[in-house]
This record gives sequence, C-alpha cells and structure tokens, in this order.
Amino acid sequence: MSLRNALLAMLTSQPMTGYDVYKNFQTSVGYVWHAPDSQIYPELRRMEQDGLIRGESVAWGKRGTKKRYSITEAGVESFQRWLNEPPDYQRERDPIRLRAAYLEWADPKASMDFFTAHIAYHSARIDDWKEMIRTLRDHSNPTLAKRIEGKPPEDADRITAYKVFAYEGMIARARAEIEWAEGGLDLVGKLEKTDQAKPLDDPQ
Amino acid sequence: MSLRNALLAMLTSQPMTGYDVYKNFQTSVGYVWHAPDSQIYPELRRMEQDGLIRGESVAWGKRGTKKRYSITEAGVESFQRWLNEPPDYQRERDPIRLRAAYLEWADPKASMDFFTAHIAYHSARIDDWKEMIRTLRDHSNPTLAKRIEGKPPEDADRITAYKVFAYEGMIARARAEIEWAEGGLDLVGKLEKTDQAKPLDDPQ
DNA sequence: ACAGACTATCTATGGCGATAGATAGTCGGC
DNA sequence: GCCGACTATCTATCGCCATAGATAGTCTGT
Repeated sequence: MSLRNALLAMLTSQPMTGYDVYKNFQTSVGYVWHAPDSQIYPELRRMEQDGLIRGESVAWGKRGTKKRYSITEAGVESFQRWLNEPPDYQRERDPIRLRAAYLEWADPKASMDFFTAHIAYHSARIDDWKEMIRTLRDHSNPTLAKRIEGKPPEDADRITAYKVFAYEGMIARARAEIEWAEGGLDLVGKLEKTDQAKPLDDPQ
Repeated sequence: MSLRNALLAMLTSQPMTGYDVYKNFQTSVGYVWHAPDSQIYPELRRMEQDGLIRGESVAWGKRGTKKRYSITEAGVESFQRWLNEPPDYQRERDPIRLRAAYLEWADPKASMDFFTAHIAYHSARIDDWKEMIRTLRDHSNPTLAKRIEGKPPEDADRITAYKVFAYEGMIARARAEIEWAEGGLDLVGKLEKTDQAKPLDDPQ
C-alpha cells in the first residue's frame, strides 16, 4: 500500500502526469521511494477508479495528449488516515547481514570487496541525500517550492523541516552502515590474515 | 535469490526438514531472514530439482514420514559463488522515511506515537539480537554448535565471529533508528507545540 | 481414550516489483 | 526535413512474498 501513498504524497504538492511521477521517482523522491513506470500507470488508473485522484486529459503539442492527475478530497483523507495509523514492520529480510553471517565460506578477497562496496554504496547515497537536503533548505527544490508557495513562513518551515529530517534519517542509517562495514574490513583482516587462510570448502 | 541462499546457508550446518527450516526462520536465523512455510517447501523442491540439495524420506512415528534435505557439493558451490559476488542494492523503498517526510499532514499526536512505536520496535529487536549474540558467544546456540562441532578452535572462533558481527550490524542500525526517532519526538514537540497546531487539511 | 499442542506439508490467491519491450508523439538542432 | 533525445503510456511475464486455509500424523498428559 505504500506505493499508493507515495503517489498521494507527491500529488499533494501539485497535479502531475504519470510521467512526472516517474521522473520524480528517479530523482528527488526516488531517494526515499522508487517505482518503475510499469507500476505507476496502472496504479494511477486504479486510484482514479477508487476516487482518490482525478485525471484530466491535457493537450500536448498538436496531436498528443497526456493525463494529469490531481488529488481529490478523498485522496487527502486516505493519505492522512495512513499517516495517522501505527506503522507496521515486516519481518527482517536483510541480504547484506545474511551474507556477512556466512563469510567463513567466502573468499577473503571477496569479503574485503564486499565491505568496500558497502562503504562505497552508502557514501554515494549520503552525497545524494546531502545534496537533496541542500535543495530543500534553500528552497531550490521545485516540488518543495510548489508545495510551500502561498503558505505562511511557519508552515513552509514546518513542511521543509520534516523533509529534511527524513533525509537526515537516511544519512544516519547510512553512516551506521559505513561504520559497521569498516569494522568488517578490520575483522576480515584479522581473521583471514594468514596466507594459508582460505574459505572452508568442505561442508560439514 | 536470497531465499535460496538463506536456505543453503542453513543447510551448511546440518541436514534439515522443511519444518526445521521454518522453525529456524521464526527464531534464530529469522532475525536476519524470514520466510513463510508456503515459500519454503516449494523452494526446497525446486532446489532439489536443481541439484543443490538432496532429500531423503525418513520415518516419523509409525506411519508418518518427513523429508530431510542435505546440501550437495553443487549447493555449496552455488552458495559460495553468491557469497563471492559483488552485492547488489535495490532502489530505496522506505515507508518509515516516506511517512516522516509528510508529517505536516498528520495529527501531532499520531506523529508522536509514530516515533514512539519506532523506538519501541527497534528496542525490542536490539534485545532479540543481543540475546542471539549471547547464545552464539557461549555456544549454546544449537545450530552454531552443530556447525562448529569437530572443527578446530580457530575455525570455530572465525565462524562465530562472523555471526556475531552480523548481528552487531543489525544492532548498530537499530541504534541509529532509535536516535533518529528521538530526534523526531523533539522535532514534533518543537513544531507542533502550540495548542492550535493542527494538520494541514487543505490540499493545494 | 481423548484433547490439545505440535510436527509436517501442501495449495490457492493476490499484490508487489523487476525486467523487458512495444508504441507513438514532441521538440530542438543541424 | 530528418535524427536523436525525450515525453508519455502500455503490456506481458515472472519471481517474491503475505495471507489464508487445508490435511494429516505425532506426542504428552489427564
């Protein structure tokens, strides 16, 4: 159900076409939620049927048309209902930790690469999110700008603060991952330091 | 493909029935990976077809039988190949952060509850994982005991260390979540402190 | 001897999501 | 006036996963 709410969230800022949403999922909002277009278009159609959004065809060039969706009152209510619900957590399913738990079976070199890749990945994400926070804080983010236009400054600040805070959460988690992976590099170095160290290749 | 590798990982310790696997996914290993039985049994059948595991019917009581699976050499190879691959990361899809980013639409009380629930959830997980680490360190964990039996102490230590380290990673991440959520409580308290503060209920 | 808890396995349905590929129109630049 | 990049939308398939429910045997205690 989160895809639906991610779409509603976006449409609270301004009316958008499926393609606009898709683009946003690849950049800004995409750092928190992502979906391919093959999921977006059908979901928008279903949401229209459910009365959460309303679509209107708008001209695009001479012959082309596109469909722009606006959130309805029912859509806002549904979105708020979701926000007010207690969160639900699914059971853990963590491929990274799963692998880490069995590194005695891996090649030591591959284990080092694994942690190095983990650090690189999360460092890159931190850069993305920091940049995102920058565009939020200076209001150069177009979606945010649309969202706060015409609002009193306190509301604008409040809206911005929650978004910044969400990205700070992503950064905090990524930092924890990096620290952990650095510990992993140390651990592998310590445990596999001898030349003759090799992965277990004999089951049982 | 991670379910398959989680199953292989478990079977490197000892032969197991589908039900054994299911039980483990509800407790010990379940803190890192989880799957319902309706996923486990068919996947085991497919893995047997692919030659990664071998099943044998064993008697159970007078009339009953159960199927116990052992990992094959091909299974070990496949598992190691996975461990040596570079990790792949999917795009972000974070319902918690998604919600946090739009709390201006939520009821302040619900926002507080949201962060409180987040803290409670992750605190509970930390307790689980700490207990898990305890049973690993003192070798009272039966799966680990089976896994290291007959192995020289250095190997036993190495095997244990990776497992402990994986759970430490879970704990580190959970701590980051708790810290973030505490910041969330402060933020909501600060932004919504006035009595007349209420969620935006006017779209556009 | 029976109840109740547990072991063991299976099927069905539906949503979510990844991947791939198809179609068609627009717009800017050479 | 055509090409290439982009906008806009759609379909199909497949694997993963949640949820629900069915079946049948075992084991323990009263």
